[in-house]
Amino acid sequence: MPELPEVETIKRGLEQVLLGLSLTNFEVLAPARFHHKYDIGKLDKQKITAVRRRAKVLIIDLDDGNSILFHLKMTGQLIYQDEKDRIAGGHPTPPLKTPVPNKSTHVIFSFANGGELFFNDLRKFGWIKVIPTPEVEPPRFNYLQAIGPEPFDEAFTAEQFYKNLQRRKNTAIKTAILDQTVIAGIGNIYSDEALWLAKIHPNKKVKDVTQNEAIAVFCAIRESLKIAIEHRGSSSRSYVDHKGDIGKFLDYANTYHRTGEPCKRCKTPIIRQKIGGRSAHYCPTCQSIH
DNA sequence: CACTTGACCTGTCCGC
DNA sequence: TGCGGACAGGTCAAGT
Repeated sequence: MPELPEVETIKRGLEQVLLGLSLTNFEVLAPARFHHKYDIGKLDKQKITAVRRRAKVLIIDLDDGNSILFHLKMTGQLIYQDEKDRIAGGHPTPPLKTPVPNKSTHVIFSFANGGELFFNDLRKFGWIKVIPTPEVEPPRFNYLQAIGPEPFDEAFTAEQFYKNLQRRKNTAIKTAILDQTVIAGIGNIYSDEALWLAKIHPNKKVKDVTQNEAIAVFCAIRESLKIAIEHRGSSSRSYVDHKGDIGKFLDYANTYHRTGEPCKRCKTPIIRQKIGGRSAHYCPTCQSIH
């Protein structure tokens, strides 16, 4: 699912509705995706002190020093339903476009104000963990430990990005920027979009990418992610925000899922090719491999 | 270590 | 309408 812009959109939405709320209960319908080393009884009255994002992981901090981590993988959703949305005859007012709970609902969190947060995941790749907040930061939590820099971190420079790329010198540039240890948060949609913007062929080997080209890719990544966040992410299939609403970025995408359509720069039809096991969409004319 | 491939799941879509 | 196969936003583990 969700790449950085989608998780960021959910993060901003949940921050608005969850901050300061007290948890009262949670109901686990699918235990396999839920991991915690935490006394469930203590969840009562824990207040939410922060909603954060790191890479594609959404983090909710509680005031007892624990954090709830969510990875949505391909089809995960986090939908918040306010109590007032449920008053009228069992029907949400206004109705949520994604009714909850539904058959892919795995966990339901309840809050003191009557609101509920639903974790849905059709393909069951996603997970939830409850861990002590200090363990969220490296080196204690081994998922985030290895994750590379945030694209919008001001301390993360194009030069550092080029340096990080060198660990993957025999790999296609598309595969390299999908590597979360090189840069955090890029997925299949925005790797295609960024490489189109930078005019680099997705199958170009990293060792053939010059430093100037890498700088162009770095800037294009930031630009693609920024525009995608402005459009509240991409809804190719199951992605929705915290209100169950879709994102609109794909209306403005240049290559992703546009096989056969004319390139917006040079009119050559966009082609699709498997690269590193993923579908790459690109313009064979203006994205250079040389 | 770096790189590739298949596995994990369940649904939708497309061609016959 | 039914059936089979390809495909789907992401990691992971196991193989070379």
